[in-house]
Amino acid sequence: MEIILKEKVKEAVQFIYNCKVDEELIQIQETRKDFKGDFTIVVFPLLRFSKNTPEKTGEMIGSYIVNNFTAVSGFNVIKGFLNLEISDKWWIDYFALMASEKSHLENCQVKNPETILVEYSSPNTNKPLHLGHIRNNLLGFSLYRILSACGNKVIKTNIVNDRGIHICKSMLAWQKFGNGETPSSSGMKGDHLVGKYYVLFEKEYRAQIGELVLAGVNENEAKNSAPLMKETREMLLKWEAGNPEVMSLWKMMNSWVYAGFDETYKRLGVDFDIIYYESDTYKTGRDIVIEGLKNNVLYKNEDSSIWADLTPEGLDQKLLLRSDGTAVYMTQDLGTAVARYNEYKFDKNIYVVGNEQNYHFQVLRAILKKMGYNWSDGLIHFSYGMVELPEGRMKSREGTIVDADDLITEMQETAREVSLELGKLAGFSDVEKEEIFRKIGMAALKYYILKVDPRKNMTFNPAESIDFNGNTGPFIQYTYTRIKSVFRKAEQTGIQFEYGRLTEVEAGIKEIELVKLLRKFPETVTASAQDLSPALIANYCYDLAKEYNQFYHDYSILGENDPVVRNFRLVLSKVTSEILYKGMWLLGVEMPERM
RNA sequence: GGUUCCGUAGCUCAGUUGGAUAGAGCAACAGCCUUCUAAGCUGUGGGUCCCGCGUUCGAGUCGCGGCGGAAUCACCA
Repeated sequence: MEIILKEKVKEAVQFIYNCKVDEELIQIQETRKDFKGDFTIVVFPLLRFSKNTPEKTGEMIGSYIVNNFTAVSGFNVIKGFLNLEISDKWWIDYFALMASEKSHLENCQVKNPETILVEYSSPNTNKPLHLGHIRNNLLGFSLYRILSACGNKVIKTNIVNDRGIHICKSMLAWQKFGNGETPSSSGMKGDHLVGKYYVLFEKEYRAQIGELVLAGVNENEAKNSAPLMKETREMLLKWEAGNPEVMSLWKMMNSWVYAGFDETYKRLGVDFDIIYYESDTYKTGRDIVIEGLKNNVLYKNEDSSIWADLTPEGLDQKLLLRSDGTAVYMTQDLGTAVARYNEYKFDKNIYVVGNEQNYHFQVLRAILKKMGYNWSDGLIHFSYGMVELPEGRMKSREGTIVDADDLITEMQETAREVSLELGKLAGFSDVEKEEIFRKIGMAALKYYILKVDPRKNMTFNPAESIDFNGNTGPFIQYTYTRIKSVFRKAEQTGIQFEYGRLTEVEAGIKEIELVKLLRKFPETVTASAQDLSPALIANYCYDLAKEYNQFYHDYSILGENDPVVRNFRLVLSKVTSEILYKGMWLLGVEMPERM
């Protein structure tokens, strides 16, 4: 409609003032609720053609359009805003079209689909997942769904940081202080068991440092010379040398962690197409660096370490190979980026990584660009903000880390308590109830995290976030289940409803507001894919659910006697439920049929 | 100090390519369950959109300069 109106405005200006108008100068938007009309044309930019007051110009254009375009039945001008009223006939046809669209995602397809890699999660294998990982996983998975829905080919990848000094710490502590306990003997989830020994290591290590400092050693010295640290470094060397004993311990403990992660991923409802392990890739990238050196893109220091000079790009010097020839983090990422490009020829490679690594990805792109890899423009750091507690950052030292598994369990428990308190779900089996509690709890958690702009840091208040009222996932689920209930009831009482055909329409403002929202769905999904922001969809779903709830209260749906009006309301309900379902699906939130 | 990001109601957050009187939820107060699910709906109160200057018919939105907060600036990953 907007497009047609634009044409009409162009035509009007041409006819009245004999001037050609640039498309961009014609601004059309929906009329605000408080004013009469459906669409509004902002006339200010057109004054240069009319050389007249905004009011006069609006009048002139308005009357031209009313006289030359039957879909517009009337108009009014307030200040510089020309409000056009669209005829009922047009709306009826429009509703019919909307109601006939079975898949509301079809309009979101992009013209040129791309191959996109989304890398997310990227855990370390020495600790269980925490709240920060939850944000990462939910964002990554949702991006995958949104980009796929727009017709792109999306590959979900996860790169597991399974090697290095941190995992040796857990291994060493388990060897020294453990009594051979395993996940099955202790009844502990594997990742939590390994994490326990990591914490134990840090505790003992700190104690050793304290003793050394008391004995007069300075702190840095103490950190290096503490016996536990020495042992850990020895273990890392053994690991790198492929010592069979260390390798088998490493494999065993990592397998525990993976089993634990898998459980958490499953609960979160996320998965991956390909999982990479750093133990396989940490040596890659050397060849690329050496080639870069040959081409004089990089330079060698006196101590034979290799560097990139990024000062022309406004960045710093960056080390790429140590003097002993070993690789660093950046080297690895260079290697995997090139390898993946060769394998997939991706258009985009999206890294879902916290904003603490902004600099790292800036450097990564700059180096690849310097080396002549033009596809480096397709490397996108999807940078999200930290999750903080009301007291500030989560600190493992202070035990304020919010564990992922604990939080999920807590959300589901709360869902159960709230449901039972409200006296819902009578007549369901215990198994069915548990399934519904799970969906509600997860919706509360996922929605809470996804509704905020990913770029921003967010505050997680353990007491308040477990809210099920207002702008929350459960509210949207509730709205959806209510609609389901309406249709169950309709079926029971034998009320028929025709999905596609509408011949008349009830003139009512509320419905129009709801419709305005409904038709924005494809546009919202597209914008969300463009900005890589699931939050747009989340907030949209809330607005829609809220609008529907008002509609639900203001109008009787099944109790309406006029079959045409009743059918109209049923169609709106049906379309709303479908869009809510799809919107939440894009966020990875499951919808219960009842709650 | 350099770079990047953020600053909107007491709290948590929305706010479309710059458009009309800046919106929700939570918290507070007052109403609404014999009628399709009250996890809901209606109403009241609550604002120097961090500050200043500029661009513009028009700025929460764009530009510049401050102030405040976060992240980062390793031969860690």
